[in-house]
Amino acid sequence: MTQNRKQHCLLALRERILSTELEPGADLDELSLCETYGVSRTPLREVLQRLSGEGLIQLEENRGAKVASMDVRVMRTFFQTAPLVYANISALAAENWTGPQLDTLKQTQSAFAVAMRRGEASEAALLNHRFHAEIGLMADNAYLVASLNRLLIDHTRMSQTFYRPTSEADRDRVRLAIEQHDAMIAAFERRETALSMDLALQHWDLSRDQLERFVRPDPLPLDVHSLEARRHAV
Amino acid sequence: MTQNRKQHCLLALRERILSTELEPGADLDELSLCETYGVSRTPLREVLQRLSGEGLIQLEENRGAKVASMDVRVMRTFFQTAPLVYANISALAAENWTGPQLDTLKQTQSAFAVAMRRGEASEAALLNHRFHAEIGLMADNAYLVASLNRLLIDHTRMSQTFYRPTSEADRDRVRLAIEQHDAMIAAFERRETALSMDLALQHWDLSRDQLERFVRPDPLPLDVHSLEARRHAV
DNA sequence: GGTCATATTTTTGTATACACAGTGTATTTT
DNA sequence: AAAATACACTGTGTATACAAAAATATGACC
Repeated sequence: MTQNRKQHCLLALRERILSTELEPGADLDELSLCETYGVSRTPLREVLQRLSGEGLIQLEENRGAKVASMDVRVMRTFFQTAPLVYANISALAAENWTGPQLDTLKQTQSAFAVAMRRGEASEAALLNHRFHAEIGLMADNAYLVASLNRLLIDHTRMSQTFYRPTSEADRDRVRLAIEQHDAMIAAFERRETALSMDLALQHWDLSRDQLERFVRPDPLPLDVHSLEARRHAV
Repeated sequence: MTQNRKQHCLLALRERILSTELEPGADLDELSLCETYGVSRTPLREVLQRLSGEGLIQLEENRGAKVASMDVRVMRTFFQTAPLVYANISALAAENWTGPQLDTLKQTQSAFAVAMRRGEASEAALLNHRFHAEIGLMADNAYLVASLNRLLIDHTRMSQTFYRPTSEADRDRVRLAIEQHDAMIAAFERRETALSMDLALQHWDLSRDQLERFVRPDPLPLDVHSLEARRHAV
């Protein structure tokens, strides 16, 4: 009973960070977190150490904890590294998955599809995260998974908007993402290593387009007339 | 002053695990570690959480900490993953190093050469570890570095014997390793990305040969006569 | 009004005491 | 004598009290 509070605290903080409810760079106060989760400072601080190890937060001596930042510099390396890791993880997953793991993956995928259909955006984002983390487990390669998990943290945080589609084109992209997940599951099931790799890269391409749109969004549809009107008004 | 004890405890435990003074799978007792490093259990446990996050130890609920194991299964994935990560890290290091980082690397390399020449085996192993960890920092890619660090943990632990050469052929290999480090530094300095990658792969090949020799050593020079003698004696 | 020094408050770091779980042993019961 | 249960022991988990450091507020002085 008593340990579950600590566990819950860990899981809850992870989710809040991944969903950007706790924004990158946000300060974390130990005492208020203690109150929120009903644990004392000792176990809370251990949770923070863990989260720090996972790269979700950054600890500074005598300065407390901050949610891991996401500046422009890391974005560059993110785009540089993601396809390499995702493709290899996917190939390894196709080779090494076990029955229970594949079942779990299918469950996560259907929960993800449901959440998307219901428009539960942050739930969908977390389920997508879990989907890819589970592929990491299937890959059964502790070394690469370390990279994958770091990538997924930032990927999930960046793609929060993705799961809140506003245009019909956005909705199409989401549908495509779900189809790609299904295709990946099918490829894994048949142990098609090369195909799994390809599908991971296609999935990445879709995500990358979306992320770039997030970083550099379409210019606002401000027409020349209203702009002129404002200018004269001054 | 007070924080340094904790810091020292962290660094010392890292080194003891990397040098296999604390063997893979070994149980870690909190109280005795507290005595050894003169800290109370609270900071010690935070150190253990950190080490767990780095993959150096494994924590189990109500069961305490063990040094991360190194079974045959992880060896397979180690050999599978190392060249990919080392090569890419090396290429990125060539592109992204900063002046101070390169200076530090050169210092580490000369300290490593000195330790080798003096036959300080475990010191050499740790300095080799540091050398490659510093290349990781130069690469400036938090995602891949996560993999690199995991790889280096097991690599350093496996290659403990490497730095205690027994034959002249072994000594040659060590000399070659040092030369390869120098060549890598030179390639970084000239920002030669492709060359840096090649050199990393060559370095890996040397290390792989050595590690395979460790895993599957030469059969003992037991001659047929003594074997026959034993057989008849029974 | 601004700046520096100092006092106060807030927050982080550590030690210790206690609660709880897991393990092994001894005693009891059949 | 074998099995089961109770008990003690060892070691982990948590709360709280205290110490130290950082941040903030206060006030004197220029």
